[in-house]
Amino acid sequence: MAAARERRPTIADVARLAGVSPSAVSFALNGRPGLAEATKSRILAAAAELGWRPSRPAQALSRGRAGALGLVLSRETDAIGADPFFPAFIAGVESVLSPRGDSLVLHVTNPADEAAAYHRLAADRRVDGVLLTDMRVDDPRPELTTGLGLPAVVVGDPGCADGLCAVSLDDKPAFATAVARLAELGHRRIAHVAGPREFHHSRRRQESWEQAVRAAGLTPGPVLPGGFTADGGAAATRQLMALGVGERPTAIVFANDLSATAGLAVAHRLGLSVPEDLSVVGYDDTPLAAYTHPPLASARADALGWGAAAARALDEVIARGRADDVELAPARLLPRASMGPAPDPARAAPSGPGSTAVRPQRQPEHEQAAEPAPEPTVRREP
Amino acid sequence: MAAARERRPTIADVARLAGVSPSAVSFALNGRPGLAEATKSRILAAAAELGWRPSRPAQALSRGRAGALGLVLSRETDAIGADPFFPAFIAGVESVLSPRGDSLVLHVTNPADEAAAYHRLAADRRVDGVLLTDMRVDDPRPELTTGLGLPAVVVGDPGCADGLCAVSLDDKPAFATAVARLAELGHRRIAHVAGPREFHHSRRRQESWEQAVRAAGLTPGPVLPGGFTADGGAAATRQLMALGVGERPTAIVFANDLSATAGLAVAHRLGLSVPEDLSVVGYDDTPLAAYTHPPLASARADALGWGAAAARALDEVIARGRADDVELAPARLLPRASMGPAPDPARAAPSGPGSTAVRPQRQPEHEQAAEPAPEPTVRREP
DNA sequence: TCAGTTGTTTAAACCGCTTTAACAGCGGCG
DNA sequence: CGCCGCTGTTAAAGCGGTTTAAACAACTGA
Repeated sequence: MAAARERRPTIADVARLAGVSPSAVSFALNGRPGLAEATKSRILAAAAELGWRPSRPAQALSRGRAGALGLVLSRETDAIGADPFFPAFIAGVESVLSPRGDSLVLHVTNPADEAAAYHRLAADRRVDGVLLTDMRVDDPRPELTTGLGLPAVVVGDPGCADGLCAVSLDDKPAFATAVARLAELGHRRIAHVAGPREFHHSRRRQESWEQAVRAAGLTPGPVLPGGFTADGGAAATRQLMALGVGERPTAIVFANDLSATAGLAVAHRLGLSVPEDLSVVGYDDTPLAAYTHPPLASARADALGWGAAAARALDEVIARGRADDVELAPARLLPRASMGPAPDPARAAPSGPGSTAVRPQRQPEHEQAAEPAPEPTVRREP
Repeated sequence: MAAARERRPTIADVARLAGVSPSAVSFALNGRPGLAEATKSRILAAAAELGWRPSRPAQALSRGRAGALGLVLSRETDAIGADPFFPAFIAGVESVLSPRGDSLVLHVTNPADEAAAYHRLAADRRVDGVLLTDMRVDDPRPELTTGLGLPAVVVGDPGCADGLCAVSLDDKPAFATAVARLAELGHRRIAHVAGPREFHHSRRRQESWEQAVRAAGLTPGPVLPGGFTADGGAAATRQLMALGVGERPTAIVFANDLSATAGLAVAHRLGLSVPEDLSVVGYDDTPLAAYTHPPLASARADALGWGAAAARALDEVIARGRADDVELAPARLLPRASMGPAPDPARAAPSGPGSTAVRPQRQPEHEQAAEPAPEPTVRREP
């Protein structure tokens, strides 16, 4: 079975077949001018005949560029799985890399080894630059990569880019819309179940929620940590629902779908109906969001476009040393049936559990985004 | 700020600093014998002082090995996100690669470009071998990679390896356990919502289910396609629940959690209680499974270990030309509350929704999960 | 006829490492 | 003393491309 591992053709083989020198082959391949058209096509034909493609390691060595971008994921292993962001993001990166024949080098580490991973990537010359995702508050990586001379782009807002090029996507409008809508529906006590404190985007989402609540003339309800996890979301929900009737929120805005879905389940288990007794909003628009019970209102960000934009920006940083910040169209709220009118305070029984009646859903599904999407804009750096 | 992109140290710089020749540095680095202990440590000290690490492209070129493994994902973009398998699998691969300083090259393609991606990977010499996942029935890739002389390992059972080394993890026991348990609980009509027909593991899961049902002395209930998606799972569940009372299953074994969770939501929307009216089993143990309402019985496979085992096997194939098949510990069922005793046939409602028997399934529009629910017909007695 | 172009092609150096083969230095052996 | 076999070290030849500078034809115009 083991196919005789024949020697793969090299540039010399192609040159010989075409009756030219190796340099000519290189010129033809790279579209350099100064080669007769006839010669060029003869060379390309020879290359095709042999099925030759230049060896990437050899190219990388002589060009001094690896032809690859790096992505280091340092989440805890089990936290990666639940998030639909990365697969789509990576696909977006690929859509830029693939046509050029470049590739993506992925490293999964635990947080403790993160810095070492970047050091290695830089010293190795295995990649030409890296994408920094999951930015944390006071994230050391912008300084680290700058110090290492490793080109990098921040996938997140400029506030955490520390001078690096930032490719961002605003989640504020989605939270603003969600909260505004809830306020319209009569909710007066809107809680937030936040993501991990260390993530920049967790904080941003919390701020967005808070701002929106204040903008609606309300007092921000309680904020509980949900850690972006199902466990956290469930625990937070239980805590919130255990509050006295005067403090218990009638709506919860979760930092992501995973915690929101778990919250939904907890609500059911407590005998609460959503959205009759409690409105719930998530973030991420996981594939399941439209299929929870009831369908979970959530916000969708264009992860694919984000990946592509980040890859392009990194390209530019690598080539020109710097690139302008990019701001993508903001995430858009998908208002699904988990948002509904606030329960009538008069009817609100002080006891949550008890009314186990199954109420049919009447809420029609709106799939349109609540807001028209602005065009992506390129912001000049000051 | 753009750090002055100084020239990175090369092996020559280290050699100069240590007062030896470049070859000596290479020897020291690679632990070659025949170098005086004192010299060796002097060299390593010099290397550390300069922060030098060998250039991977240069190493790859001279060693003739890229020092990287490849993984090509050719799922449809949106189908990748929901699956917790890949992130964990990749982390497992990394756990083997990382200590050696090797890395994983990831390519995301659409199915149409899949073959081209492997061709490129092989001709490029960018990777030393590839991991084949998501095996399809009559998958062309084993033959393709063999023909290309590209070392490969199949992540899936030997039946689809076509002579290649297979690293498999049996899902049969999990299905067998689930079905046996359901039978014990009194279920007599157990349906299956299958994954895409083209995937080898979809078929295997279906076979496992069927075998188990027969082993319990029952007649396999209806099988519907669920496509591993929420849409598909929801549609299939609606169809099953619309069956006449004589045919309607009391338990559904889904091919994965995504479709199962959607099925759960549909059941609720139809006014059915789980597990009182219907038992549901998934597969994958997504992070949410324990937090659906009710918690979803599911099966957990060790994706991390699978990735590590696959990477090790591929290493061996690369080094020795072949490796023995590996069989990992089978997936285990996590019996959660979504499995319960079969409903008492005496109390079951006499007919399905409306009086129409099986309604041709309206193609579920992508987001239209919350289609107006038919009047609940099977209602739990108070 | 010859220097000066212009347009094509190639020799040769180089990228940074590995590896083979050769080379010093040295104590022991005959 | 000269030769041998060691040990420790290095020169030099790749690996497979890219790139610079020079060589070479074929044409100019003077």
